[in-house]
Amino acid sequence: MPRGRVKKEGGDSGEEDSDEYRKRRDRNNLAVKRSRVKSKQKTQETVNRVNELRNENTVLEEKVKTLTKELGFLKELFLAHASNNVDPSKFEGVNLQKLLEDDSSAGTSTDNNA
Amino acid sequence: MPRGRVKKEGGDSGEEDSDEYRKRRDRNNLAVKRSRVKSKQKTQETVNRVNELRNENTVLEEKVKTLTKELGFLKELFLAHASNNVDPSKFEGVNLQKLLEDDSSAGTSTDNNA
DNA sequence: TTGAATTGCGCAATCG
DNA sequence: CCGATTGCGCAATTCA
Repeated sequence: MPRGRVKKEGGDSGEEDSDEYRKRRDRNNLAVKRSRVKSKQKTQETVNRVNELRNENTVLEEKVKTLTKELGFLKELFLAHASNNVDPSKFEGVNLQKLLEDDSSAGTSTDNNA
Repeated sequence: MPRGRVKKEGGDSGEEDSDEYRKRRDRNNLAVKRSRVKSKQKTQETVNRVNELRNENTVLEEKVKTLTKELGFLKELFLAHASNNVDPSKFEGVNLQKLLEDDSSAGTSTDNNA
């Protein structure tokens, strides 16, 4: 429906000339200002949020990188040293075979079924 | 400077009554519409970006959690099994002692502050 | 100087 | 009825 400039003057339900009218207009103008300030704040906060999240993301990626590196090292070390003995079974419910394969297990859930 | 309703009619530099005037107004109105559409799109994209980043973040955190768990397990296993021999020095430039302490090394680089 | 893009502002319709 | 939102046009200002 039309919201723009549509004077509906001349009929029967015209706004009072300038009694309550001005008062209402002024109040609305204030409301409009409040609303716009609020809107801009929200937009700005969203922009800030993006930056915060990008930083968190960077930190997390570094963390993953470091952990992956350490894990890779320990696995190598482990395999090299224990390639002779050590039970080829499980420990604490963790599948050792799987764990030592590579490091792709860091994705989503670990399928411990079957 | 006042930007609101300030008719500067009646003087000497009044806009032409409706020659180029209307044409210019119409052009500007179109420009205003373009500008506002563009603005809203950008805002929406920013909101979407926040959601994307939040998802990436969640994935990364799960990844860190998984890797930390695996790392902890391997360290325990390693310590338990190799507590008798194994050179206590280094491997490939990695400090074994440090690596086996706990898993706090995944934060921000190794801080050597006092 | 010129024209498009932005921006502050007020109006009116509509929403809650 | 009231305040909050929103589409829209105007004019000033900024950009290019």
